[in-house]
Amino acid sequence: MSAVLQPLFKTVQRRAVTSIDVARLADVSQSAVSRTYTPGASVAEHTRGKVMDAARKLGYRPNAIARTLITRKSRMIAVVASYLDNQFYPVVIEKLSQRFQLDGYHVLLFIAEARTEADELLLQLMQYHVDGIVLLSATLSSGIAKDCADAGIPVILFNRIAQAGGTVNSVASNNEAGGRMAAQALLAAGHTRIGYIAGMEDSSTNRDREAGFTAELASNGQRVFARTVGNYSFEGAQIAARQMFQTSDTAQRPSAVFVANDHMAIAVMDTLRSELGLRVPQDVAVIGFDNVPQAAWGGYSLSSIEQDATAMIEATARIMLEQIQDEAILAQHVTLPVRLIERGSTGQSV
Amino acid sequence: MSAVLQPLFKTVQRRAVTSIDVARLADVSQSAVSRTYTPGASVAEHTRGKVMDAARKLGYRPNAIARTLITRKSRMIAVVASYLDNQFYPVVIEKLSQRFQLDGYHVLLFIAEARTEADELLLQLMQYHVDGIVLLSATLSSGIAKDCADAGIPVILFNRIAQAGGTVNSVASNNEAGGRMAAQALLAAGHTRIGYIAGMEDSSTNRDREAGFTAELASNGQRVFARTVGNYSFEGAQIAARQMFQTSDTAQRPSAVFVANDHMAIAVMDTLRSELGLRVPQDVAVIGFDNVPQAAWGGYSLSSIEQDATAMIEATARIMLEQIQDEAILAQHVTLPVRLIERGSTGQSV
DNA sequence: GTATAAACTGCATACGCATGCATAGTATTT
DNA sequence: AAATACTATGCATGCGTATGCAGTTTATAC
Repeated sequence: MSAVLQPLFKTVQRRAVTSIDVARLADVSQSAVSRTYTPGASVAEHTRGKVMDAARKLGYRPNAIARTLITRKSRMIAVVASYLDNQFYPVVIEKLSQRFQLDGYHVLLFIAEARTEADELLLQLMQYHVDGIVLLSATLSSGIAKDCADAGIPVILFNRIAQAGGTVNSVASNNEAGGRMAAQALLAAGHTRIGYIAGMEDSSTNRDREAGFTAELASNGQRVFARTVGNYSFEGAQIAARQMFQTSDTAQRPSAVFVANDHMAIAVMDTLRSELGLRVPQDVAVIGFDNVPQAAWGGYSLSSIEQDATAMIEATARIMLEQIQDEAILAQHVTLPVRLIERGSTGQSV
Repeated sequence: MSAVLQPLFKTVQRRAVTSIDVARLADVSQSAVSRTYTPGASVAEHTRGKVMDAARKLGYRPNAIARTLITRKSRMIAVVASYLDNQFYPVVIEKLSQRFQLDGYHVLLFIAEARTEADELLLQLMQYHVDGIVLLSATLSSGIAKDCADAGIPVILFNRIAQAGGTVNSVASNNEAGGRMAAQALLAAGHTRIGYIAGMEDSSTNRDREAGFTAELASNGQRVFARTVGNYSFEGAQIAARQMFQTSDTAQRPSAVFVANDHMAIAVMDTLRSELGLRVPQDVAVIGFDNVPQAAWGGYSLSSIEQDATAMIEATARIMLEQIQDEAILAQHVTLPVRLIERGSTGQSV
């Protein structure tokens, strides 16, 4: 008989609709609801219909978290990158994300600037039970790599080669061949004073590009005329360009330079033109690597060695999906061909 | 008495270490382990020590998925973007990711190219119980926006204004003021034939930039001399530039153009120079919007209206964290000031 | 018609952790 | 020394779903 006071307005904390709610409305068991949302499960058409109707009425959506807890598959793939200012990476991330979405996977993106940071991040990743990891530019310590392998999480190094042993996959371009192509292009144009501006010294991309470049010069009786280091950064490349070209003695100045990636090559071109008053390609020919979209821009018309991003992504997706399904597969190492794109910066046109 | 045949090699499917394993080794309850990893929980220093030791020995890491299931907080924030080729977005994503990581949140990145795609993606997001959503360039239907709000998931529109009603937050620059600044800069240089190359017609950024631009021209007794549409794409901008400038009659040609963003402005400059043989700024002055890194490159030296990305991200993070903690907070709309950056493309130097 | 296989369904349980509650222990006050 | 307050701890339960198992219905074969 006692009237209970009710608040006039109460916040309707709309509780999430669960499979049990749907089951109740559809007058079936919770299992039936679950099976309706599990491809290949055994459900009668009639039952499925009732479930779908009820689900639609209630606005039911399966809880991916709860599902992950049981199936141990999150359908999430971690992508770890460090710097996105090199346009090669945004392009890759975009395509990678779309590619994985095709197969129903989502990309969890992480930005890690240092190796220790990457390690810590990886540990956090594993707490989220990602189904796989793609390392875009970051490197990680071998200990962590092993942890991932032990946990059965496939790891793919994108655009770099494993240094952590055989447990980690890799997808990369044939950087060595690319380096050779760059050398050939400059040699064919008759250059005899050819410089190299390096990326990060300890990166496999830099190592391989330089090795191919140097080898090709050598087999044509030449040596690298000058070498500075830009560490794959814009500012680093500006400094490297100054170091290499800031001389009044024309004979001491390279007439051509191979820059380890386009991101740096553009910085080099700017420095040559604006700061040092040198013309490209008349005074200095420049060739880069990656063939980022900006290389084709009119302001640069930069010759470059093209990485086949699409093929790299396709290979990454293939390996990833294979290894997610069958974790017994051995680590794979894919190397994809590159292609010379000649533009004005090596004197073909302007 | 029957000997069971054992496989000689069995794959050691290393089962994940759970809090129960740790509890057993540390000789405490599972609760104690949980509390050790819960900031602010009541655990004796002694107990915590035992737990930490055991955890270290076993390599224990709490399962974020299981935790999410209970706490209903995933510490993940979804970022939905569409095209990353406009360099403004990679920069934002990188900073946003780092900013959220500071507070222990991770970014789940989604690439959605169309609105329907974005809607579908959002629904999937909600299944992952993300704690918040940042819409970078994608737009979403008002129905979905409401669903998110109902589910208590904060949504922030970044660099665009809500069209979905009051439930959605927004952080944007003062695009209208930016449009005015662009007009002022061109007027101050004495131009009388000033064109506008639009972005996407239905975007709030384009609308506001154009409104400010047009208004400022009007209050100086001018009208927009010519107008074409580039839809925020590189190729669209090339076409728009041709439409606007491909005429032999100099008097019919704008002497200056405001392009709705830098990404397009660079395409316009390329087209003007390479294809139409026009000089910038002598024949045509160009000004863009965003101040992306490339605007500063020597090949373009593009004047632009700078968006304060850092401030925008700070505001986004602040709103997000506030709303995650207290979902009763009303939708906020932040507008941040912009700044004119004058470079060679409007004739200041070069 | 019966025998057999196949498809379907519900029950019960587990995934790994957080948390309310009750109890035991310790510190502080009187 | 007793009374009080506070801190630690374990027990038990629940988050929302998937799945093995057993039982039931339906289809197919004979």
